[in-house]
This record gives sequence, structure tokens and C-alpha cells, in this order.
Amino acid sequence: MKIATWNVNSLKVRQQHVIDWLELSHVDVLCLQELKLPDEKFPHAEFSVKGYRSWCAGQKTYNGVAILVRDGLEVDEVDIVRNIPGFEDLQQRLIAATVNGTRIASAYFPNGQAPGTEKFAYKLRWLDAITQWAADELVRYPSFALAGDYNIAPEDRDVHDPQAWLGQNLVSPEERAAFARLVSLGLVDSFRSFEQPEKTFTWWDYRMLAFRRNAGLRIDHILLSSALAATCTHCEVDKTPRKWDQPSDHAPVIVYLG
DNA sequence: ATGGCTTGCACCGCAAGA
Repeated sequence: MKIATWNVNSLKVRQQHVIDWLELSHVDVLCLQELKLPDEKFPHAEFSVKGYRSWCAGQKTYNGVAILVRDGLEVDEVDIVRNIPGFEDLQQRLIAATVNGTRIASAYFPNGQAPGTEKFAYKLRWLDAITQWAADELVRYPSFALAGDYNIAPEDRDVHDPQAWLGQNLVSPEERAAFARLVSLGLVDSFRSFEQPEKTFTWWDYRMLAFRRNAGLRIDHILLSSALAATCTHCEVDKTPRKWDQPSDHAPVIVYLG
């Protein structure tokens, strides 16, 4: 099974990119973030004709997440979860589904704006909440994957210029500590389980020719439970759609399981 | 130099992203 995560920065604008990339990658499950559209505008039918069922948690203008599952895979409709249970949140940032017995979450972690701001405090609260939720899910589902835009670069090697970014949002010690707490539940950063090219990133600013200069950050991740990590044969970032016309600023991350 | 692009909203310049 191949699982991927991709922040598309508006599904309305990137719908054709998603369809083209599904045909290119043939992933079994695709987790999407930053749909920026309400549920009634989600293109279920367009994905259906391409062989994918879809579940979304959308909202107007901002946020919004979805999971696409290839026809033939078994999805338990009863345990689809939207939002972090017990965490009051007006922003649509989490959807989880069970696919062939594997629990898969598509998560859009808050950006945080800057350390010290109210948005940063919200990011830390949200990180605490998803950590508690992930702990519960790990008890229920030995095979668990938490995929999404984490908006955290876990280490300096995930940053093109660590000196310039020192202490800033996305790399601050508080965010990295929260990421480490999540990992310490027993999750594995699948990307680092394998040898990877130096300076592999998943996001590049639209400005300053950042993609051409590879001035990026690795902030999109797929964390795996230890049982699932044991079946994982590879993890890679696919920069292909970042080179297309009018691209998302993020590139998809793929894990190969079983 | 706190900008630089891109998006959505809504009526065009602003908020937000990362």
C-alpha cells in the first residue's frame, strides 16, 4: 500500500493537479490539506471517475482536509473522525479513516505565525491535543499513520538555512519539543528511516525563487506506528508537481508499505 | 529591508499562509 500526503493550497485551484498526480503516482491513499473550500464544493464525483472515494472536512476560505482512497480498498464508514475528539476547534484540521485495517489521519497543523503570538499558543494547544488523540488511537489501532502538513521542521537538516531560521516559527525549540513528544508515543518519522538525498524539503516559499534555489523546509511528514514502520520499505518526496504551472507551494510525501 | 508570491473574499486592498 502507498500512502501520500499533500498540502494543495486550495483544492479549487489544484483539482487538476491532484487528478494528474493520482494518475502519475497511483497511490492507494492520498491525504490532502488546505482545501480552502466548504464540503458542498468538494469534487467527490471528479475523484470518483478517477477511481477514488473521498471523505472531507472542509470549511469556507481556510483550512480543510480530506482522504482519498482507491476503489477496492476497504473503508470502515463508521469510524471516520472529523476534528480532534474532545478538542473544541472551529478550524477543520483533522480527518481520520480506517483503510484495510490501517488507521490513517490527514492533519493540517496550525501555522503558528510567530512565537509569542496567540496563533502560536493555539498551535501548541493543538499539538498537545493531537498528541493525546494519537496516544488513544495507538491503543486501538496497532497500524496507525499520521500524515500531514505539520508546519514543523524537526531538525536543522530539515531547513535550507538553519542560521537564518534560528528560533523562528516552524523551527522553534517549543515546536520541536512538541514534535518530539508526539514521536515519543512510539511513532517513527518514516522519512528518516531511510537514506535520503541531502537537502530534501517539502515546502518552498512562492517568493524569491525559493524552489529554484531549493530554499525550502521539510514540514510535511508521515509518522508511522512501530508495527506499520516495520512494513515500510521506503519514503520519498515527489517534487514533480511543484514544477508544474501554478503549483502548490508544497510537494507530496509518499510512504511505501508492505 | 518584515518585503518578496499566491489564495480567497469581495469589491480591490486586505488577511493569511510558512
